[in-house]
Amino acid sequence: MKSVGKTGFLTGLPELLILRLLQDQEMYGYEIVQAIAQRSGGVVTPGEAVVYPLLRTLERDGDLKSRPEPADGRTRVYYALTSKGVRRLFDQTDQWTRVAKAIQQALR
Amino acid sequence: MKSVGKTGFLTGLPELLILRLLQDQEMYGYEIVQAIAQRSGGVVTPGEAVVYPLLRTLERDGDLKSRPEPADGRTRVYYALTSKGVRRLFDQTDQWTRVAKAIQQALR
DNA sequence: TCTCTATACCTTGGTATTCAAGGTATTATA
DNA sequence: TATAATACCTTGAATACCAAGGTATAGAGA
Repeated sequence: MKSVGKTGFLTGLPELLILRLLQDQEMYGYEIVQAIAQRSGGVVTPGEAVVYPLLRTLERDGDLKSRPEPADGRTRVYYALTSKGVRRLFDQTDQWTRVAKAIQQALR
Repeated sequence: MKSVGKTGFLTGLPELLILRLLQDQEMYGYEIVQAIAQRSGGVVTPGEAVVYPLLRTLERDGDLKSRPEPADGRTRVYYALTSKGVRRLFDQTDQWTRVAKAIQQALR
């Protein structure tokens, strides 16, 4: 009874979108939350309860690195892709493309 | 604290694929399991632990109706789409299309 | 002044979805 | 005789996700 526990075939979309956003520029969490909703046309809208923990997980895995920066008395935590993160982005993107093609095919 | 509990943006892919298969012809569970893997090019391969319960859920919801048929001493349970199920198929397909477009867009 | 909104971080509790790994029973194949 | 294929099924666990909260600062409006 090993049980690796994957939840879905294309879960991890929030992750993919985060990685993609960070490819263009470093961003802080709150900004990312807004940006995803906007960039996905409101179709995919992971909230803060999804994004904040995900960012920390990605950093723990070495895909992101963070840098706190004070702004207006608040503190922003900026995240940037590492080279590992870039690879992960490419992998995830490929994965997505494969799945999307397969489904497209299957639905015809 | 309502908590409706959706797991993903594109979970429910097995469901969509099942509905799509049944649009063409009625099928029994075991057959569906094989067919999905084949039809999706091996990318999406929900096992029996996913498909069997799903079929019963869909039937309970009125999207499918079932018909047992003895074959070779075994018993096959054939499933067919109801008109409600057809509508569900269309809805899910639209949903998928919207998500796929949005992600495509976001990844560019 | 007081309140409300926006920003920016965070957590808790709960649920649906999916998977690995089993189990039963029959028939066909080696 | 054993193994594989067919055909149904379940259990237990992991995970991803969401709703709904909470803290604290700054600015705008009443």
